[in-house]
Amino acid sequence: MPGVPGQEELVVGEATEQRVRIADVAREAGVSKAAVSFAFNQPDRLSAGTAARIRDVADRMGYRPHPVARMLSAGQTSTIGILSPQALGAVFANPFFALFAEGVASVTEERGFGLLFISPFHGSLATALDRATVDGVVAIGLDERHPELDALRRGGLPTVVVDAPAWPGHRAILVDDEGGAREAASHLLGLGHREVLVLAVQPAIDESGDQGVSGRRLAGYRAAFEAAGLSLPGSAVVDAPATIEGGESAFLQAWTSGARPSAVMCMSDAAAAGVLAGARRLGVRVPEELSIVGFDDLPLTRFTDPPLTTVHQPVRRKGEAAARMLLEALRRPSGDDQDHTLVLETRLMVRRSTAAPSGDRCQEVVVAR
Amino acid sequence: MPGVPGQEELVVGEATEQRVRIADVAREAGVSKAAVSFAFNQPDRLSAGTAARIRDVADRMGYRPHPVARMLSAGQTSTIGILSPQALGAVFANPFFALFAEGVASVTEERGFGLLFISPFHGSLATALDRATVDGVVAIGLDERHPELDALRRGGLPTVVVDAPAWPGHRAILVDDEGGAREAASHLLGLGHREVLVLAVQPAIDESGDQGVSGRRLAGYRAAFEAAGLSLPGSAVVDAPATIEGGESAFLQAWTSGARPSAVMCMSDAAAAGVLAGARRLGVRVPEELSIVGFDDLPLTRFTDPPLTTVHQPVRRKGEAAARMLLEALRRPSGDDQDHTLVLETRLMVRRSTAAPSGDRCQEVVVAR
DNA sequence: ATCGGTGGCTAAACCGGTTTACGAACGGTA
DNA sequence: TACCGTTCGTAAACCGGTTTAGCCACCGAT
Repeated sequence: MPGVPGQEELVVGEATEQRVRIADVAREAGVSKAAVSFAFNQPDRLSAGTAARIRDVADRMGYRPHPVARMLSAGQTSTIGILSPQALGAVFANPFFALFAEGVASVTEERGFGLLFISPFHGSLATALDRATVDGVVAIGLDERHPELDALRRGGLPTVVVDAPAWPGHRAILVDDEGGAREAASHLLGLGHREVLVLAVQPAIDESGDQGVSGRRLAGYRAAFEAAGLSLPGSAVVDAPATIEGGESAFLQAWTSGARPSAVMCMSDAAAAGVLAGARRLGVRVPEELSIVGFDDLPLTRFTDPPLTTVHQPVRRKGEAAARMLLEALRRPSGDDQDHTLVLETRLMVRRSTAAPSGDRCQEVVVAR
Repeated sequence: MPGVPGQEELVVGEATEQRVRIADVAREAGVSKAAVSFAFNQPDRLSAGTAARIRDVADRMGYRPHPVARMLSAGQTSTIGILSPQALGAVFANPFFALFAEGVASVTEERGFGLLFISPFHGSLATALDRATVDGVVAIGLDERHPELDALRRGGLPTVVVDAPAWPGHRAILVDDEGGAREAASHLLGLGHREVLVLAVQPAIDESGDQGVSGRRLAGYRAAFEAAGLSLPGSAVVDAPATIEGGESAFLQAWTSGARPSAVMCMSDAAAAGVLAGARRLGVRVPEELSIVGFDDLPLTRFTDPPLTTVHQPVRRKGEAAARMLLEALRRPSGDDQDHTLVLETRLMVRRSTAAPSGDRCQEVVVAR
């Protein structure tokens, strides 16, 4: 009864239960391997009686087709990967990412695809990809100038890149970072703010034009200032990791260095929450003495005190769209030669962390400039 | 140069680039498939020159061993699964889960294992497991009475269960839910609270003794009350999803139904944050008019206003321990027959969401009882 | 009685690697 | 020169399924 005959006493105390293979079922049922396979996958090719009998035997023996073997002959894994250049620990700690993954997962799950997380293996994304059994990947957080980017492109795996321009022949999803940032800055300018601090997300790439999320958002802030006949000095831009702790410490450091902005524009909600915490610690009242604007509109913004004014981007929907795009690309591998790019909208959500600067401060600032 | 000869013109406009197989490399290099395999995996079995030449050819052709094929012959996938009975959307939305996954991921990543998320397929966990190419699974959130539990056990996949008793022959990780809950309740009782509201996590299983997280925590609350010569009426226990929204609405509903607890004990921090939000909306001051205790001690508790008093459990470490246990079980499949169970500690973190009830209220309550 | 068609099943090829068993060439020793 | 032990490489089996090509028996039609 238990396991494969002839192997039972191989090792005493060892798990006697070997995995039941298709050949075992075939032998037990007195048919060929093909018949067993047909019984499950193409019952029409067998007489009803035989099919039922085979299924019965298989059931009794506890047979389950080996998923890896099935993958190999099927030529596909029915699994997609989420590729991130960061370590997984950092990935899951990031609520933005969790929300994005939520979107991806809801689609893959519905279509019966597995979801595998891919992060650098021994520091190499290319190696990690080589080991990953996926039909395609959604790449997020991948900087345009990532050193292994070429290797990835050459890998030939169907890919949807998120928050970065499409590679030739691949697909991409972007949001209107610049427009959202412009709206945020305009909002503050309209309230009368002139002296602001910008908390950029970690790799604050300014140099090479459009490159990167940070660059696009900064361009948006700048555009609003220029439209108002003002300019945003480079000294007003500070880097901060997109975490609560990162935002708090960057803000505190700027403050202790003597900066006295009337408003802070953050490129992430997490950092904005950190600024909020820092302001509370300093006894600076929000929004009376300090206005704060975030970016992303994560669920947590509605539960900060005060609720955070922020630039909304459809993060979850971005994940869904990425997954759908990828599955679509898998269905018709040829695709057109033109690269498909989807740009989602952003919009400012005015809540209660922003207000007009207090009178004297406003005055002071105007004089200072 | 490009792809497999004889297939180039199969479909015009189709991707001409076929995947390079080991046989292609072998042919190109004028050696056998085995030699190519050796060149990568056991270079010692080849002369240095040959090995180098083969690697060179392979490199030039862009050869990458097919991971699925490798899995099949290796007999292992080097991937582990995180199994959850909930839909993935709900999973990632839960910060508790993200933290747990962070722990699991940090270990698997370090050991070079992939991480696959497994959730019900068409409603069936067993089916999802059958399709999952993993060497073992970490099961979390699995209720002892889950209908498919037997199927999972019978599946024969090495498993570590989290927050549930060990199955015979499997391993388990628990935390001292009851002790933590008892501490929380004692803390409130010591402050003078008598009229409390309990927000249980969704499946509030009370009936069958020890079963489930909810049951164990409730038992802890109860034990503290009994130790004080009091009792916790069933009417004081309400179900709430472990989300901010869930906590808020459950609290508001209880309040509008006339309940006037001086303290709320929540079985999750998310729910506690929701209660906090609800109290703010009602204009009830925390902790002066209402004390709140959470459970889990997620990072967010330090950034609520006021910071949340809560029962700490080492969630991240729980994930790490689960992963390590599983990898250990994979290394020595036989194991002892005794089931290994690891119980981690919990402890109360007193922050600022709890205080003695205001005098009159306290009076009123005492009279009321 | 012969032929053509079809239903039911099987043998063998295949997916793309890894690994085992073995053979040929080579160098050193008796 | 015959013998032996390495070194280097190959053919073939194997992992566990799916799928194609084809065999055989049985049926009705001519």
